[in-house]
This record gives sequence, C-alpha cells and structure tokens, in this order.
Amino acid sequence: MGLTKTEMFTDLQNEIALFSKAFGHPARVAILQHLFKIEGCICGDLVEEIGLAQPTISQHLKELKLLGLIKGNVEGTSICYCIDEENWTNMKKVMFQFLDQDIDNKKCC
Amino acid sequence: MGLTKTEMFTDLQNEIALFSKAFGHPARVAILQHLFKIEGCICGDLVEEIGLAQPTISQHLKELKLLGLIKGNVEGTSICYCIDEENWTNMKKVMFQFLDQDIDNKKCC
DNA sequence: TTTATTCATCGTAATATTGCAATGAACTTA
DNA sequence: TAAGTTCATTGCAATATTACGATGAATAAA
Repeated sequence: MGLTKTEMFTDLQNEIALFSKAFGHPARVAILQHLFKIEGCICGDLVEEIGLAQPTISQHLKELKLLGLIKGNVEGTSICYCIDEENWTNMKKVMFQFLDQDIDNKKCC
Repeated sequence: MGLTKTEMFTDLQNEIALFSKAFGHPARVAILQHLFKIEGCICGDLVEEIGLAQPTISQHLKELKLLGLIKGNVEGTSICYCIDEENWTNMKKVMFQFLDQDIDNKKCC
C-alpha cells in the first residue's frame, strides 16, 4: 500500500533507511557532491549545476535540510547552503557500521 | 511525475542512488542485518524474523538480488540466501567514497 | 515606490513503491 | 499419485515520490 510499516523495525533500522532514502535520488547525490566539491557554501547556482527546475531543487534541498545533513543561511536575497558537519559525521558512523560488516559465509552458497 | 531523470546524472551518481534506494527501506535493512548475523545462509525463517507477509519479503529479496547484493541457492524445497561478498565489497567502495568526504567549510555558515 | 532577483510553497499530474490475498511452480514425502 | 512445504508471481489498492508551472515572500536595486 505504499506505506512502510516502520513500527515493525528498530530505531536503528529506520534511521539507516531514512538516511539511505535521502541518498536514493541522483539529484540529492549530485547536490551533496557539489557541496563537498565547493568546500563551503553554495548560493544559487545549484539549479544550473544540476539541471532540474528550481522548485524541484528546492524540494530536494528541503529534504536534506529536514534530515539535518545540510544547513542553510540567508544571505541577502539568496540562501547559502552547506554540509552540516556534525550531523554528517554522525550519519557516517551509523552508515559505516551497517555497511562495513565482514562476512564469512563459507558454510554454504 | 514520480519519474527520476537519470539521464541528467553521471553513472556514479545513479549507482550511488540505486544502492541507497535498496537500503531505503527498513525491511531490507533488517534482511541484510540478519544475513550478516547468521554468518551464512538463511533458508526460510526470514518471514517470521521480519514480520511482514511472505510475498512482501519475497519482493524485497528480489530487489536485493537484482542489485546483486545477495544471492540465492535452491536447496530442496527451500532457497538459501546469503550476502554476495564480492558485490558487497564493491558497493562498499562506492558508498564509502561518497560518504567519507571531509569538509572544511569555515569560509561561511 | 517600482522593478528585479532569489528562493519557498502550493497545486497538480504522472510514475514508483509498498503490502498482501490469491495463485502457481517446484520439490518432498507419505 | 496425492498431499504438504516453500517460495515466486500476479493483480490490485493505497500511499509516496518526483517534477514543474504558477504564485508568493523577502530582499536589493533603481
């Protein structure tokens, strides 16, 4: 029914899923990569950089901001976005722990 | 329109998004965690373990298999699933490179 | 004050995802 | 062969996501 049954899962599992969902669209990946490349803030040229319409970019930025991965500061008529270092570091810890598991399934398969 | 414009992005960006999408549902996170915990194969008890209906689990397994993150071997009437180590390692490389960027945005924000 | 710029929000259309009942396919066992 | 087990597939309903035109809010510049 398009409705994820979050109550059946642990907080950690839901957290991993939420972070992953944020990275689950190439536009958001591109936005984040650009923010890293710029090494600082980005004020305005994301629309040209990515190539989607302005409301679409704005929507993607909103999602990333809601999750806390980026933050935005008003700067005159434009807004300045950058990675939220602290939250990014926390997210990394969670994701690394999930991804970086070693496995030894010689038992079968 | 619900339709991602993949052609606007690089192969890497799309790849990161696809992997992330796979982790973007807590049921798939739980399935993968269980496969790691078991340290080998899992034949059948995933439905009880997760708590969703059998067709739903089957569908999630299919997605993970399609991406290559897990593989399944027929074993009598049941099927034995386990992590595909090689593909998992490759995925890790891609995801780590994306996630593990250091940033120094003292310039603003 | 008027106009321009920048970005957010609203509304809407289209596609995607999630979940499950019903059913089917393949194998095992009696 | 008949019945049981295990898992995949089909079909459907409901919700979520993506994208963008139109519009609005806030500020800057003329």
